[in-house]
Amino acid sequence: MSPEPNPARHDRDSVARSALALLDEVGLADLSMRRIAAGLDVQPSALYWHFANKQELLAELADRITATIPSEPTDVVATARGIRDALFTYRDGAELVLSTYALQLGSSQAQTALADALRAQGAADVEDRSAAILHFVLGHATLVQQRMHADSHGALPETDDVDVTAGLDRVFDLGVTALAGVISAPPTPPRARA
Amino acid sequence: MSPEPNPARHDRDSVARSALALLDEVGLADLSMRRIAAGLDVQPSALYWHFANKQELLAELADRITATIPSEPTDVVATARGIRDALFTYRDGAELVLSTYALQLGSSQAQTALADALRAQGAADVEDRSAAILHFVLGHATLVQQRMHADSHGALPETDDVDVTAGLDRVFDLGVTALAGVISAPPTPPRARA
DNA sequence: ACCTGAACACCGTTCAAGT
DNA sequence: ACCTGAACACCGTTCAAGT
Repeated sequence: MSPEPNPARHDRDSVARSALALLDEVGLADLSMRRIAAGLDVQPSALYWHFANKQELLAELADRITATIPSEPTDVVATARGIRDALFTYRDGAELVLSTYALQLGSSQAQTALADALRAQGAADVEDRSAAILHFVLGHATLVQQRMHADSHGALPETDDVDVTAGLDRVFDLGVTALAGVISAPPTPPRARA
Repeated sequence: MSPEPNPARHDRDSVARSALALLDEVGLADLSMRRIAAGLDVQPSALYWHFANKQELLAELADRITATIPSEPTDVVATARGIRDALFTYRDGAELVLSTYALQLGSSQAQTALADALRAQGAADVEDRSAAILHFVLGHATLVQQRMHADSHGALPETDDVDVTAGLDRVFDLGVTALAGVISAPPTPPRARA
């Protein structure tokens, strides 16, 4: 009956995995070090053995989210969709990556994949164009994901729109194709989450 | 010598103005209700007479920032620059507007101004196009503003780039002109702040 | 109409000490 | 190598009570 001392020992990986799962449950605003620690049956101070501070933990989560971006060579639109869908994999994923990414923008894997696809189709201004597409995808995905979450909590003004998501998909495809300077491929519905 | 009871009385406007000035000083992350109250020589609980909660106060600040967007009819590029410069007027302005704006995206003044400019130049898909431009501007401005702030605190990896800001200006112009479907006007340097 | 005072349930982070 | 316990300096918010 006595509360046995917890023998669970963790490493950087198990902490990050648990934090990522918690992010998906509670969202970025409620992802506190104390909640993460509670999920691991550990005192909050234990986390500081594995990560120097919260910002470093969040950066690790952002890295794990962007690491799932496919890197096989395809066209620009498919690459952009892959980035967007990776951001959609976890709740508030876009916002997390956006707010963590400023420090390493040029060297990101996402931009490299976009640049490759642009070069393959013979586009001009590959560096600037890939940056612009990435900025658009991050802004768009952040707004869409916020709206999805607000929607699911009934906390937004009435809309007479038939299907908001379909409209946002059109905006995404139009944006990427315009920025890529190429004629659009047929759209594919994303697997999005609030 | 006795700490006299403060006769200062405030209203919604004075609270918002003081909070906006504080935002510019300390940034969004350090903009707490308690700090805002201290700036007004008032107890934190006093703020809840004027605003129901922090989110409502932040929404008011976002409204004030976007209210300075010029609405005189011009071309799309000039309109987009006007939006970006309004976001740059206060520290973390882009991030604040981005994180506050999801609830009212279609009805925003910014998108209306972009749609007007697009119609004036005879563009197709005006609704989708104006949304895409707005998403791009918000994503781009948020990333640029974060990078500016990180730069000024020396907290980012070494870069051999000659001038990062010039590159980002090129990205902005390329993005807006591509999304507008129009040939670029000569670029104008922005008045940006960290 | 607008504010104080006190309280409640939280935060991130540090650091000595334990095993 | 990894964790506890205790502390420090903070948060947003509520609510009775004051003027």
